[in-house]
Amino acid sequence: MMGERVSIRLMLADDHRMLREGLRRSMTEHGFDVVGEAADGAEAVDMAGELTPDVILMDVTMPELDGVEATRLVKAANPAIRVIMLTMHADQEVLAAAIRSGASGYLVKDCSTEEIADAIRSAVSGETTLSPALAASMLNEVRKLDPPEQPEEDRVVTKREEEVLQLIADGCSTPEVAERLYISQKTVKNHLASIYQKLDARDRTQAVLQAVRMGIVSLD
Amino acid sequence: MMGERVSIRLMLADDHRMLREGLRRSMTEHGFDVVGEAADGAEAVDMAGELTPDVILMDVTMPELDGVEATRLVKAANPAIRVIMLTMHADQEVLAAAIRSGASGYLVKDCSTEEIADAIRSAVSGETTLSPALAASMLNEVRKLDPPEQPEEDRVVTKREEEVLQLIADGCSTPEVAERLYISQKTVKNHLASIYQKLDARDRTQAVLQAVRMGIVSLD
DNA sequence: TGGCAAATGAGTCGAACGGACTATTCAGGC
DNA sequence: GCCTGAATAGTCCGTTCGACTCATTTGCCA
Repeated sequence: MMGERVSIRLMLADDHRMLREGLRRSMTEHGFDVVGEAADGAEAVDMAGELTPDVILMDVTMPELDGVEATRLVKAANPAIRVIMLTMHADQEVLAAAIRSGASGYLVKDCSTEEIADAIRSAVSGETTLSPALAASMLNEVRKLDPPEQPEEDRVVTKREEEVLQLIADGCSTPEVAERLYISQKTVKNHLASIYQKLDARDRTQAVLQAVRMGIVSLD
Repeated sequence: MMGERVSIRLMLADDHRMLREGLRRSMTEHGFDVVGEAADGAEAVDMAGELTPDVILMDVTMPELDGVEATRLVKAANPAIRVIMLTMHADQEVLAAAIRSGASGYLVKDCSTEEIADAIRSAVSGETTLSPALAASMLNEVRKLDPPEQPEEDRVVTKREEEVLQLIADGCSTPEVAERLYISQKTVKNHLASIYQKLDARDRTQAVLQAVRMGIVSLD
């Protein structure tokens, strides 16, 4: 209400002094208030608890405690603190871990100070920033994981057999399946025998598991 | 080898003539060769087949055939054609569909022509570009989907029961499990009875399915 | 039109299954 | 020292399962 613009309180966590000093200088020029510097993850967690900065610029690779774990601890102790992770390379596994740790941004270190400043301001307003390189990397991962979709309607088992399988998966016994489908137990058993052959299973448990693996039935 | 720099052949697909003309002008200024314009998805697919452009700038929302489906068809017919999707808003569902369709970039329409030009050049060299807004949106989605991690070692079933479950899941019958674990069939049945209670199952099939759902056993 | 796959039904038989009840041994915690 | 839970083992009994063989009806397609 009073309009007095309070500058954003920033904390740096990186094990390279030179990089910290460079960051401190450029972030100060961008109008941020650098209130503290930590040289490793453990120090960062402690310092964050004392200083409660608005935003932490945290390197991923640090001694004692890596940036991901440090971020997790900081967020656990004080969820209001925003953490922006800095990383050397667009490593897919690290990125996944970083995402889970609850950071508000993921930047590769070769980005400009303007980009960092933007990311800090976005983080304060609750937004998330991702370096293009990291975004693309994540995208490829998602694309890699996703394609397991096989729209080919191979239909290994017949419609009826599929119904039987789903009911079995839902917890029905042979008599119950027969009742549900208004057919005799014999017929159900015949369908099952056919299913066992087709799915290379020797009992209903294996058949259902195989069907789940093949996406023929759902687990719910 | 001859050094003659061939410009990138571009195709536009958007149902708004004005936007197409604006794009054509600015892309031409950026040195691209705009070889065609389509006003809807179906036209885009046909035209792509005839012109085989290097890159298509494809709007997501179009009459006849939406951009996602059109992209899928174009990539199916000619995987070498790169498609960059343009979208109005960072809609999560559309983004997911777009990712699956195999495009090489996803830009929100308020980005600059320089950004579009960069994305086109990246697409030609096989890279993927994502608008920051879309990246953040996707990130939130991943974060939402991921947390279901429960590292709590609740150990619903005992070690031994888990072994039995895994063997059952691997296709063993009660006698076989007994043999494998060097215990009597009776004991296996005791374990199973205990498992049924704990997992609220009434037979081995349900028990294994529940165990799979709970991540107690693996499906290979 | 002839043949083939799907869906239905049936019989027998031995093995496997699941429930109910009981029991012993052993380790860890109160 | 007592109690609990895990792991072991047993009996009895009725049900369910899966293998094997066979038969009928439908619908489709070559």
